[in-house]
Amino acid sequence: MHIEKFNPSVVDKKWQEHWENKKIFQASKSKDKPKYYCLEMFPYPSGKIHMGHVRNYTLGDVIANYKRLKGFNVLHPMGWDSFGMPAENAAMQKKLHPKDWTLNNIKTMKDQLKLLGFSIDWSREISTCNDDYYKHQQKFFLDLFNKGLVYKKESLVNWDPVDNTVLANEQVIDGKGWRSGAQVIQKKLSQWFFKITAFADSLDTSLNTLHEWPEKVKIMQKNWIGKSIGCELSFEIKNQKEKITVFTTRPDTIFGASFIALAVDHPLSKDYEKNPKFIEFKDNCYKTGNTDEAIAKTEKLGFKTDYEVVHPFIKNKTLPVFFSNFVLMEYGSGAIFGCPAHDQRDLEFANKYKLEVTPVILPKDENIKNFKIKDEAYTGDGKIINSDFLDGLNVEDGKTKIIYEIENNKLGKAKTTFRLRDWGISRQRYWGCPIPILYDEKGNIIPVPENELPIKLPEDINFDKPGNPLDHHPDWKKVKCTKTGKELVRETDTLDTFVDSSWYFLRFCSSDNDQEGFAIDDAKYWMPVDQYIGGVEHAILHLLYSRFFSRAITQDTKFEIKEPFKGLFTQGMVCHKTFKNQNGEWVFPEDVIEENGKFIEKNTKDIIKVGPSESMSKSKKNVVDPQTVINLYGADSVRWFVLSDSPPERDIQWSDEGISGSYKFIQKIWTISEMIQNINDKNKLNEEEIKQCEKLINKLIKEITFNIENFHFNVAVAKFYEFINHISKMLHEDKSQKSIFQKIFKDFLILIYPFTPHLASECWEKNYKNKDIHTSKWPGFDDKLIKEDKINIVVQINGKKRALIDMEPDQDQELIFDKCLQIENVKKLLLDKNILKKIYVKNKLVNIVVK
RNA sequence: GCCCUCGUGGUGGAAUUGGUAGACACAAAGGACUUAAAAUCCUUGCCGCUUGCGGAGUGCCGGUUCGAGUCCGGCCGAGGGCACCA
Repeated sequence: MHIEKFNPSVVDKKWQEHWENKKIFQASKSKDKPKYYCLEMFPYPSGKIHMGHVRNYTLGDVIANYKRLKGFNVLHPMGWDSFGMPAENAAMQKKLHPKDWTLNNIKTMKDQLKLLGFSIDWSREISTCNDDYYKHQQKFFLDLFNKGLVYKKESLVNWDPVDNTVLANEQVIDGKGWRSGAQVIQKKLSQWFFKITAFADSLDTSLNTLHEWPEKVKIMQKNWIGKSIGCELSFEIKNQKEKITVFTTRPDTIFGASFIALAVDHPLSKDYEKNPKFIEFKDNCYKTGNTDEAIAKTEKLGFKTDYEVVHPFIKNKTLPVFFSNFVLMEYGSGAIFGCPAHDQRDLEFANKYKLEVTPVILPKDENIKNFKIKDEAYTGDGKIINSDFLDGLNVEDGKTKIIYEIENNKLGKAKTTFRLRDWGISRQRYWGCPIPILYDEKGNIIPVPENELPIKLPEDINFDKPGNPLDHHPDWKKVKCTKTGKELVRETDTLDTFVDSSWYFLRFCSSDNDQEGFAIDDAKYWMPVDQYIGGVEHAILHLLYSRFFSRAITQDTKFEIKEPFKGLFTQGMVCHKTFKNQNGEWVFPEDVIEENGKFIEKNTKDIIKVGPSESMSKSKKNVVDPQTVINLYGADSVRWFVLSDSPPERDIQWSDEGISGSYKFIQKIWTISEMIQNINDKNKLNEEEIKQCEKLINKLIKEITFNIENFHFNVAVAKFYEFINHISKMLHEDKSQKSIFQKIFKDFLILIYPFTPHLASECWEKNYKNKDIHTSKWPGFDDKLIKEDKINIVVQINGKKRALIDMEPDQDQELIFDKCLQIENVKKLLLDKNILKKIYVKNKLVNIVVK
């Protein structure tokens, strides 16, 4: 029998057209089915799709397909995060208009995504750079402005001198711009902010409700928000009216306080602003290193003032006041009390300036007489000592009591502070959403009236000058007030592109609604996103902003959304070996061939140095172009490969052997499908063999269902291999029967359809003469049919495996022990030994404990 | 420095609740078919002796348990996040 090969280049196209023509993946609200919103992080249209996209969208597609077969009404949309810097860079370097460059990339990438046969509802496609998207965003901005959640403030900002723009704290990595890699400098500018801190507590505590998020991501967000519970405490300054308010999380150590430290830009620094020594000191503080790590290791420096403060609980005790480089004005109140015995930084400072070190917490196993603090502060729990009315308490009770005393004596109050800062959203760029704000001649802020939205970007734009092109535009920013006719000026800052991606999941619910960003009815039906999938690099920024934005724009409306993403999955990266030629230049993998275990460059025959496998990146050229691979092997092989071997949350190694292995497997399934159609039924199966077949498929159904539900796609893949190996063997041994095989193969095709939809559809059509596999019901399984009628029971002696016995399940315990003792090997090992104990785990193992 | 995660064959990785370690795949070696190659199929894969069996074995050391890759304590190593946060 000759079997034609499976030809993906024909089959893929056939099914993709069929799905599109029949609008199979278009979603609409339905009362009959439960909804399921499956979303992958939308791509930035940088040019071509890369393997990371392939992996991300394949993972999502498995879920979307699976849920559809499970009877859910699935929303699985796609869009484009299409504002951003690379478009402007392209404009400057290639003299292309950012819009043309972007739209062109979107077209290319959309075509490429379609080649993979994803079950996407393209009718809901959105693009953030279209004014029919960003006009709604401008409306949200105005809403937030009216709610007092947007404000403008003169502030020190992170300035990227290469990109000529402001960066959010989150976008500064190791003191460098996240995109340009340039050393970030501090600059004072008037900037727009979202008041994300207003939601700090809610963003923190609500993390506990996200049961389907990775622990890791929740911890990262918790650390970023940095909630700390403590209190404010005021110190009277001797001979002055003013007081110094400090924030502390360790009020229980107040009796160990030996100094006060202020940030150099603390309000009290005004008294010293003309003091040349202080000016010198302040300059020194600013000079110290730029990277965060350098700052952390910098020596603690102090400038002693003439102030003295009175200790609030110890009569006649005064504390010296310093300005210091390790206290930040942005956190707490810009002032601390130093307790050197129980804080490492305070201790270093105290040792340097020869200040008192009084221990007030005694560790459990220490003696009060011998306990001394030298170079290491003690930060653990213990018994409070040297502390008057707090003596004898532990740290926690001490805190409660001292805060009570502080509040009672009107010295301060309990307070919670956060590390989180407000979100700076101003960007001095062209290719972003314009901020709908006007200024009059005095600089007063005038929000653009809603009926004048959208504020569209001008099409004619010039990138020749550095800085903000919108600002340089000859007339765009000049407007006449529609009411008064006065000359007004537009805000030329545009919004951080993270704003665009903070609500796009809501837009998908109402993508064709011209009147509002989303309709409450739609959001009520589709939200929250049931499963969100994307890279872990967005664990903080994008996810935190989205959580904030959802809260902010729905606050005080009929439908408040707190958590937009019910389930989150963060996938690993796609890696590849790196290659360098003799000149140390990176070489593309496609230009490298292997000969006798050595790698050489295809054209020059240069010997290639093989570097470690790293995440695919253009700069290291260790990329494999998805389109090339799809053309060669077809969509299903590529999908299959990125699901195989590695668990989705971990990095995956791209390899040529791997993809050709996947291709072979696709062909194997095809061959089996063809063989099943041609079974001649010369030898029918006996009853035992039929039972065996039922067991195989029931087991597979159970395993695939379990492994999809738990994101163990690599294990599901292994189970498919196991099953196919079985079936293949039976077919080759002529142990087959058409009716039985077509019955179990039918279920098999439904199971594998989410992974390889083209192959499954084609096999289905040939075997069962219809195109409707996608409307099938996910098969159920019967545990009774899976149960083995002969099982292996492990026989252990002192916990070591010594033999196996074949038994029917659920046998009497004594019978099994008897059988064990008859085994030659066991007999031998039990000779001259006393049996102390016999353990039986039902249908699994026997352990005989002897001495 | 603090927080988190992970260490299993030559490689990627399996092992629901502690219960047969190495499923499945890749690579390698040997073999079958073939004039040959490709494709396909089979076998092997730590140490010791004769099929069989015995021994070691999931980064290292110790503990709990009849039994530990899995639980606990302490090290070592890799990766990630945060970084003067009071």
